[in-house]
Amino acid sequence: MDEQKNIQKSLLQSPRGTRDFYPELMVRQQWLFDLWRTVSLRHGFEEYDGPIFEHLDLYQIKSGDEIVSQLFSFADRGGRNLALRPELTPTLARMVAAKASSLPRPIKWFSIPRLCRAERPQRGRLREFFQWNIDIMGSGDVLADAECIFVALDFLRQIGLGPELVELRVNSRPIVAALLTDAGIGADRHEQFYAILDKFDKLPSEQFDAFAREQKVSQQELMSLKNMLNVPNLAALSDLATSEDSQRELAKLQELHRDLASFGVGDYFVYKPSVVRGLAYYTGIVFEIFDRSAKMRAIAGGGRYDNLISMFGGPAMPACGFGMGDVVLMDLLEDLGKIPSLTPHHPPEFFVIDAEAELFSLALKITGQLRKQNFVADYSPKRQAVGKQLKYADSRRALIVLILGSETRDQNLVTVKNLKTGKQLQIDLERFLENPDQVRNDTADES
RNA sequence: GUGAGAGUAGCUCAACUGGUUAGAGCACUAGGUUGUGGUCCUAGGGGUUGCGGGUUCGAGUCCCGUCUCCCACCCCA
Repeated sequence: MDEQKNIQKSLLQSPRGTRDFYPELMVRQQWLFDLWRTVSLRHGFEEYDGPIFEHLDLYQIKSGDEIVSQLFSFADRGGRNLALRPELTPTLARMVAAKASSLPRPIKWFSIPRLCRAERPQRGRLREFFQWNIDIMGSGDVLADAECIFVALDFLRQIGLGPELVELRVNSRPIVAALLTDAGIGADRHEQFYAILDKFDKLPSEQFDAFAREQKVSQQELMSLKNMLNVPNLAALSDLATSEDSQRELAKLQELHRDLASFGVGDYFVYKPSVVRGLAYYTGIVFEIFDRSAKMRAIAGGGRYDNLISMFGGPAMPACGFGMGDVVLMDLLEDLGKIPSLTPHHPPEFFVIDAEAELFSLALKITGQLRKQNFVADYSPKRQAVGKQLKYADSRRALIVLILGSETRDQNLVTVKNLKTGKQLQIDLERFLENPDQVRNDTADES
């Protein structure tokens, strides 16, 4: 008995790391999705989506076996190993690889997938979340990187996150590799050093040194590492990155900066040597978007991944893109008060009240006609006094109230009242239904 | 997976050092009335204090376990 009760009680809460989208939360979510979608479309991206689960193998190609412990996997009745998608990029790579030869290029696609990861939840990270994905495939130009980044920045600008609140941190994998090589660090150790670089901004100075020593970084290597980590901007980087390769890559970063400035979002740009991104598959420019004040995790991250499509069996195809999760973003917007107040239901434009219960069927008839004319129309579900029905209409934030009473029965007149202005008048029912919008103007003035 | 903190009504919180039947505001529901809303008044529903065990004459309060939340680490696609 008790056990059953406990089971029932635990069934009452959503599984760890998931959210219930009650109407109030759902409208916020929808508000965000609408913005993501609108911005994507006006930048020329097309929407796509794939299945919510994929073959488990798909995620091992790119990320290896470790990843399996961090995703939800299961076997179907035929013994096939499947997994809830923890990211969309493998699906995208698969879809593009399959149709690569027939798609006009550049391919500019976006999606807002629901993703699942079997991690322990913490601030800014849940086990089920949404992520806006923007990708351009089939172009190796820096302009493609700039286009992707511009979409993200344009979105941030639109929701009120200007360059004073948020910054774009940019770096280049090839430059980092060149600088490491210059410092006498072999290519076999670069992967390890990316992880060390990534720690630079996250740890206090002494702890960073200690961490580096743990990683068997020599004193001399640590010096070179800090030398490159303290480069403040692209101009200073030019003095350090002297090899032919790194000069060529540096030119790309400079071009990116110029392009973004041309687009009018250059103020977001910051060169940040510690940005390398976790994944091994990035091949060029990499970037992350952070809020300038608080210490939240990245709002968005991405970069160039020129080899990924071919890893999934497609042709060699350069590509770049980014992902922006809903969790960190909404946390930040909440903190900054940037989420507009939203109501789950549309406030009725017209609300029909019956002063006499016999007129209720007429109230339904009028409501029905208004709804069929595409107005948001409603009525009181209970037969109550006019005062109660008005109270209900008001709690629903109705704009115009129609009151049906004896004058309706005797003279076919309805009383129309604007709840915002309090102005009230009587009008012939048929005339009202011919042009319901007219009464909005007629009752608009204070009186 | 590792470590820290927290769990009292749907929400925000009370309940002196262990001591009668665990309270309040907000929210919700109903009423305050024979045709006019926002304010106001009244009433009601809603809790075996996350769960289980222990100590005690007595546990929301102390101890142990467990679950959940939350924060950090690992990782970050």
